[in-house]
Amino acid sequence: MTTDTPPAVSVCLETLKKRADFLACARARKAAMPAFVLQARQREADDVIRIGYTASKKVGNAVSRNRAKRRLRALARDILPNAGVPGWDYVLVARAGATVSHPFDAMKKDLLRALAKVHQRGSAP
RNA sequence: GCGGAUGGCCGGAUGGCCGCGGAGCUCACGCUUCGAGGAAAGUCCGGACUCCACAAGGCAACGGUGCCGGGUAACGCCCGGCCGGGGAAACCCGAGGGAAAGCGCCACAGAGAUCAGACCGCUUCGGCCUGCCGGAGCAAGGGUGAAACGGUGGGGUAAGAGCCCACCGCGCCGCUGGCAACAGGGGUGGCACGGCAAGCCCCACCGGGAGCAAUGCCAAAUAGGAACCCCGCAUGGGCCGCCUUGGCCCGGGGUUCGGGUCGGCAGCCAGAGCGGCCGGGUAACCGGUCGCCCAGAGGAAUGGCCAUCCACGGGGGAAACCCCGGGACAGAAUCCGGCUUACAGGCCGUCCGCGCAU
Repeated sequence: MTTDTPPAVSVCLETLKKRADFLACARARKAAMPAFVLQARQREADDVIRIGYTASKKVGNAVSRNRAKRRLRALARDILPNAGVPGWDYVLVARAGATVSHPFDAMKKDLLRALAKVHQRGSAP
């Protein structure tokens, strides 16, 4: 079909689906912010950024959990294509209360800081 | 207008920018369109649909249902009625078959709790100076209790008692109305049959099991299986009694096949569908006709930000208005019919009582 030229998309976001991927991220680097926790792991040297979302029962009922995941998804869509590093897996973990109610602009800034923190530590193994 | 009863409905609105999932169109960029609920919830009933089991059916066991009639695919649901209870009324509440088939239980209190019974009493006779003691009769009154072998009134009597009578209640037998549950009324019996079946049980009716992670199809890598072909050149073992030749099995290589895991597709959304109108029915509901397409994901879309308005709360102001806060319960997962539970605020109707006016 359209195999003639690869599209000009530099990075594409993919969703984490396997439990093992989530566990691997949880064992790697973390950066805690008021409204979420960022977990990150270097996977391979390709140009794919993968992202997963976690909202446990501590966050609240199904409505709260869904809303938390949606806000995290919107956040990732805004920030990660530019600020994320290809070849890495990220997991955003929702926190009870704050993920749903924290101002969105503040969460954006927090995510940028969290990414910087994770990659700074990662650059000096 | 006030107070009460009851039946429905809504569940923030509109727009902009950036996104997400499905479908359609397109070579493609992309465009169009649709995209949570009344409970999507609890998973408590009833089905559809799959697979498994099974002649039909009967019996037993287990579970469920339980006034009558109707509705429905079906129901433990809904509608209408009956009976009992509550309320001044509108209306509300009720697991509401059978206790003369049988077993069991009825605590405490009380003399006595189902073979009724005699504590205080009442009447009378005898002893006897009254008190008191003993005998006989009685069960009306008191007391206990959730319940005391009918209730009220009268007659009767030594005192009493369905002992007798009237009415009520109860049992039995006709009659009338009703499809029926049942109601009304008549005759008769002569008080005899207490409650619990939500303790067991009896009777009638219903029920095979598991569930969409059901089930069906396609189908990698790796390992293992089967069939066929080739090799037996190098090395080894077994068999055709032994040796040569040859053959077979183990062995090595290849092809094909079937099972099967990851994965993919189907099941998976046009249906016991929704809305309008007409007709039948008190109603639940049914029939006809016209119109509509109304989520289908699969680690799971329905989101982020902004503006204006609408409820609501707080503050300021004489007011118009301004500022700040702020949106009930809750998120589809095979699909329907119900039930139950949660729910800020608001809207519309019907009925009852009181007040005012006529």
